[in-house]
Amino acid sequence: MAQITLTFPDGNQRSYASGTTPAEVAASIAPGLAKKAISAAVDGAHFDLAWPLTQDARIAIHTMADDALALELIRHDCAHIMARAVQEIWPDVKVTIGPVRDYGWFYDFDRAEPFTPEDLGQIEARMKQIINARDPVRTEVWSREAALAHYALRNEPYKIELINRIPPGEDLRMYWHGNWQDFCRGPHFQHTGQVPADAFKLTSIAGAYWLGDSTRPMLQRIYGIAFKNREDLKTHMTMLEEAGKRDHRKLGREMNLFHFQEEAQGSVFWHPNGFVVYNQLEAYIRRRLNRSGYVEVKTPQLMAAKFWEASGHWGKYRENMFVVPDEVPGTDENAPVFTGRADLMALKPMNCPAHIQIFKQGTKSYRDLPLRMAEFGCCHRNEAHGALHGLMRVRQMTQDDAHIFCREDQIQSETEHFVHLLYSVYGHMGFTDVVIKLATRPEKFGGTIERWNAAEKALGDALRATGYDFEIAEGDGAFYAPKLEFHLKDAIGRSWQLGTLQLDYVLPESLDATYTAEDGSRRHPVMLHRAIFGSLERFIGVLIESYAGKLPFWIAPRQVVVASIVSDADPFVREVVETLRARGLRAEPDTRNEKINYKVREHSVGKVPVILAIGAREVEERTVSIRRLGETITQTISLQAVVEELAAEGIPPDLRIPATN
RNA sequence: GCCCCUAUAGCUCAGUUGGUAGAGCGUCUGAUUUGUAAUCAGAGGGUCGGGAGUUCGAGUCUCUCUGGGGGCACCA
Repeated sequence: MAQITLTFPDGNQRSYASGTTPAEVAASIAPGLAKKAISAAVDGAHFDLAWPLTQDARIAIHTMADDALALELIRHDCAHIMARAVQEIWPDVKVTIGPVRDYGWFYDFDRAEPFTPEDLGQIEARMKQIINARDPVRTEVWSREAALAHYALRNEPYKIELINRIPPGEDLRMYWHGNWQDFCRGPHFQHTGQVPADAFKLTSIAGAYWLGDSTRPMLQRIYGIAFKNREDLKTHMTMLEEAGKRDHRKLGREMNLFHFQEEAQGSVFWHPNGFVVYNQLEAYIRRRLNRSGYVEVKTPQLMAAKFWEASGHWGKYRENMFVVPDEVPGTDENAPVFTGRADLMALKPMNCPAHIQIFKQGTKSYRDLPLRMAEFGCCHRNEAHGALHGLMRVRQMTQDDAHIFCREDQIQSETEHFVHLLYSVYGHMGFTDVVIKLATRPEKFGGTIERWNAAEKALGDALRATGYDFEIAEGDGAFYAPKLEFHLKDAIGRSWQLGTLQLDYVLPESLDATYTAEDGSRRHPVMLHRAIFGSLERFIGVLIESYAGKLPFWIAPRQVVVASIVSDADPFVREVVETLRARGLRAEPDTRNEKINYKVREHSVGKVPVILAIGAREVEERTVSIRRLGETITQTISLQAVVEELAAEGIPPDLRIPATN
């Protein structure tokens, strides 16, 4: 029998017969360890305790104390146990796939009848029975033929399709949880009882296309969450509940920031409070761009459809564009007023082709590059109904858009320049948890593969030079360019793309933008499409959720409320408000005939950062009592001092000394 | 667009086996002049999202349209 040598984390080496399993290795070390073992790390890979070891390796035995791995096993076994429970209750249901995800797992089923919320309770109960039965988990490697025959017999078409998608030569691993069997990569626990019976919960039912393909059948997906113990589950549920309170749609209503209504689905009605936030952010980013060498332009909202044909957008995005018939009046007064169609117009879905038109006015020299052209571009996109989501996904949005026309040798420096600016902006907004993705060539693309490869490499190199980590999002690029995506998470952990930078060789060519190079030749510039906020709408949505509505002082719609305690104080209240307003602060009086407790509560709930209370004593001394949001202490200071203090605080971060940029 | 859920007063929600609607907060009026997270009293406010059907009778059951939510697909 061949021998293999295993190296343990402490450096010790031991020799075993080839084919020994990690479970047997654990037993050989200590009976206690064998009992506690859940899986193994073999040369860094997560390994099932039952998989035979056939070559020399570094090995570590995992126990429940290894949180990340334990959770992965718990959640993955939950997926199998749930699928078993579903098939035990409804034998006709077809199984598909069930991966681990976020705080739990999901499993997609094909069943004629929809699952109901009541069904979830029944499935949970059955899962608990399966867990309490402590059924052994068994695994075997099967041949493709055997697996296909097995699933043909069991009438599981999705499993057959999955197996046919596995490249030849790869092992097909079968798992049994009790008598229930699934085809799966593993690893898994040794028996179902290792899953904590009181730390999981089925959370929702949703539709999901088979293989993520909208032309394939819609399956029913059941989501679940699972933890190591009941407390962790409870903590997570509480966290979700708290996160729900930070939903920007809820806060938008409570803080009177904006609303939506049926007649303008997906377009925002900004209320006075919300528009303060909007304007503060627009003014801020405009200052940043001005100081970073951008020029600002404004381009038409409505342009002829043929304009969009030339750019390639009509062909690809016609369905998502708002098209306006531009018809000529008829001559017959009794007939419909419009008879002849002159042309179709479309609301602009993006700004880049318009910016190219400005670039093309007059001639451009290499000396003009880089040309950084910015626009607060109001764009319309007729997004699918199901895509709309509060401020995060709208049909009318304003992008903090800009296009940088540059030479190829300027790509890296322009990219770095942009990334630094973006991080400076996000820093001012208090965003630190940014995820960068490099989105590469999609299946349908414009231009040549060589260009795409060069563009992807250029973006990657520039990004590496900035020192920020990034992930690759395979095939997620725009049809004309690879892009960098800058993502942030909302209150409940959904990721939203805010900033972007797209390296485009295609559009300047197809719309024939040129400049005169040093050697006198005419060349196409490279175009960098970029945005920092992405859209004002989405950015404000993320901002609201990130601060749970308690916006930074310089952005807050109402910065200061000056509240009277007795009506004798009203004239001084008005004077204080006037003084604050004269210094550019957004201050409002509250001289209603109410108790100060009432006013403090109301403005605290309303998330006003500063409340100044004024009673007889303050009038006498020309002072104010200041109370800040989230604090219970108050402090009495002179009017002059409070004005200076708040005026300093109200200065946007980019205008403070020392200045940024 | 697809699947599931959902829609009652400005907001948050109750409305039991079908018998034509309630509460709290907010609003308005009056009283109260109040010291840091809700003063008291009274009033007003809803063709129960739209339409159709079943029924003697529909907020309640069925269908359909529209909006909203959770996902999926999409996201230039």
